[in-house]
Amino acid sequence: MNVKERRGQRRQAVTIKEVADLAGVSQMTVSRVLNNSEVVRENTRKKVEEAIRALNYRPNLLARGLAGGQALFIGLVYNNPSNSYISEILVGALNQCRSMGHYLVLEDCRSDERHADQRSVVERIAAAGLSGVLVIPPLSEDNALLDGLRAQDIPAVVIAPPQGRTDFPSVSIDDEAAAEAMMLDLFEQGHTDIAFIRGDEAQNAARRRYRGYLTALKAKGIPVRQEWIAKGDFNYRSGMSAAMELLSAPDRPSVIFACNDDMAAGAVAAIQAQGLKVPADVSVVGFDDSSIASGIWPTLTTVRQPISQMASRAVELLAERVGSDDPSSEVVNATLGIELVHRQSLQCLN
Amino acid sequence: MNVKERRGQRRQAVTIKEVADLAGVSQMTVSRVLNNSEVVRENTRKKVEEAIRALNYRPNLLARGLAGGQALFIGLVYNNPSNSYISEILVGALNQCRSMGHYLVLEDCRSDERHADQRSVVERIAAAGLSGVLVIPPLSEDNALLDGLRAQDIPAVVIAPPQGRTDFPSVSIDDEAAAEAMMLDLFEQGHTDIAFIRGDEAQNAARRRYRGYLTALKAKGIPVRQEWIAKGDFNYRSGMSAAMELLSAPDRPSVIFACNDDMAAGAVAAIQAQGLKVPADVSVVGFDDSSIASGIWPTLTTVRQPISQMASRAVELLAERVGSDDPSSEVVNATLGIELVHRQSLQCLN
DNA sequence: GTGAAAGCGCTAACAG
DNA sequence: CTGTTAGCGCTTTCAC
Repeated sequence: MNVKERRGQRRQAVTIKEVADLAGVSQMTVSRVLNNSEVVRENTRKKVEEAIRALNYRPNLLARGLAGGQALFIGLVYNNPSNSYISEILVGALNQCRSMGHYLVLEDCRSDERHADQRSVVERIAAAGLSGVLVIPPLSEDNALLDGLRAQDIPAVVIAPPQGRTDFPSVSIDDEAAAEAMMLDLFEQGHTDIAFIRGDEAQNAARRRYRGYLTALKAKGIPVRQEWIAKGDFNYRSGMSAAMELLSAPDRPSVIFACNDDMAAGAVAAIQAQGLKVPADVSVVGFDDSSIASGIWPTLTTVRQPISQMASRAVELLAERVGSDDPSSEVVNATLGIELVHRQSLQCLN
Repeated sequence: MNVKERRGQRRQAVTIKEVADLAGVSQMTVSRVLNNSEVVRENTRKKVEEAIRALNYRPNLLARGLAGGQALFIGLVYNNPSNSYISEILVGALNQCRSMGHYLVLEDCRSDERHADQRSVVERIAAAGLSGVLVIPPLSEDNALLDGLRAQDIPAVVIAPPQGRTDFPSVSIDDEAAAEAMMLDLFEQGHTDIAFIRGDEAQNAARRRYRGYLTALKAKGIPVRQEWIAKGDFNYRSGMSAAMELLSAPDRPSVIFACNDDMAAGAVAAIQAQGLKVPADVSVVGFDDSSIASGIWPTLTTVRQPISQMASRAVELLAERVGSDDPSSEVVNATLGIELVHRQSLQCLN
């Protein structure tokens, strides 16, 4: 008889008691070892660990949560299950919840129910009896929602909060630094004629990425050319028209840096529609590493956010926040690092 | 004091006991009402339900799972967290798990660790002590993996299993019927000159969709034209080259039906690169409604699978399978219906 | 350092 | 139909 037959059906076969018996100690000692309590003697710990391994024991999360009374019910507030973001968020959050013994509860806030908007979202969250919530993009940009959560005193951690909003614990990347990092890489590949497609200016990320572009140019001493800066709204189509516009400038840039991957993909399509090659004639780089980045051809060089790490960290922060007796204790606004992903859409000029 | 302050910290405030006290019955009666036991008198049930509402009581899943001993640890075996599929799978599976009191455990099977292949996946699953697993695409096409699960007697439910594989309970859509449905819609929109881009022939779905295309043509009495059938491998790039090929035929089809959205998107790009308009000159339709379908411009008319419902059903089936004492009981192979999504890439000729 | 006892909130089994 | 009793597997509390 092996594990899979024992677990699941009715009772769990190997419990802390059996481990205790085999190791010749009490359940408590096993529990202490499991929880890395410092007080256990080295010798005892060894015996217990051996027994655990011998029995292939795995603690029962249900029991642990029940007894500890620490289990949190964490709501994940989202409004778009097809978001390229959300699956990685789920993976990160779910794994962290599992290891911390918490519950992840999904709160679907799609706004297709008319007028069931922010207010009712907050009400629903309050009524659901959740310990706290994770607010993820694009909902996290919604100041009204955040105000509602604050008013109701619902513990929340915000992933990618609106500009300057530091009243909630948050996890984000530094969009400006990330855009700069991409620019530095372009410089290194020998590019200096770099055009930029801006994103929806209502979004903080768009503004910061644009700022990073400008900062990098300035640092390198390259003058800003207005005809190489185009507006966009984060959509594929806007990327197409922006690229058309950029290509009609007297000088052609050697790279187009789009504020997100959708627009970058649109730019690629527009360039190809003009009979030009990517990256031979014009390189294109994006931002986000969303699924379209590796879906199109040529595949996009882009900036990747550590999304599941962000979610994982957010769960930690929420647990801290809920656990702390002092609700006014210091608010952590964490910033995680990004990664440049090199694919086919960027040509090295060196 | 409201709910959120009570829940989460240490003990849960409103328990079944308080409900019982308020309703003037025993805990058991409350429990019966909660579990929709038929034996409770209507009158009693009313009282209890009122108390539940008055106290805003919500059962503690941890306790329920522990006491019931029914809680399953369901592994979700995936190999690509960015898959357009997986977030909806997660949403469906997670919600179903929550309502049934099960645990969803993620099993990341990305194969970037060399040689940590099928074998070790099965081993890991066995070692993790899971009650059973959900196998989702594209892993679900992997017969070797499935054989491994079978050999180890690990209960599994397969979403979109390989052709003819009915030894595991499964949930799928009828790809052939779905392709036919799309064809019928094209006919209704006045199209008869329909080209097809085939998918990776190793995959069951690709073959069945192609079959649906042929079946529909035959039923309508339209001859099959080989020059309007192109090969593809499910990738964007293959869609581009397939479309090029199709466009070079002496007669231009009025629609290109691609076996998935990535190829359809590639086809759109190729058509546009030729200086033609979609859908004015050529319409394009896809299959899957993956994120690229609504991401590009024009947005793609396509076939949508009820992915989260499929996951939800899969969890149910797994619970049944694990719960049944007779492992050789009848295996359910469920087929769910699809939906046609009309967007911009298809022109109506009527 | 370690152990014994007492629950966490709920449900299974058996009474009544 | 409803209540009583006894745990589920673990951690907390408080002894030793």
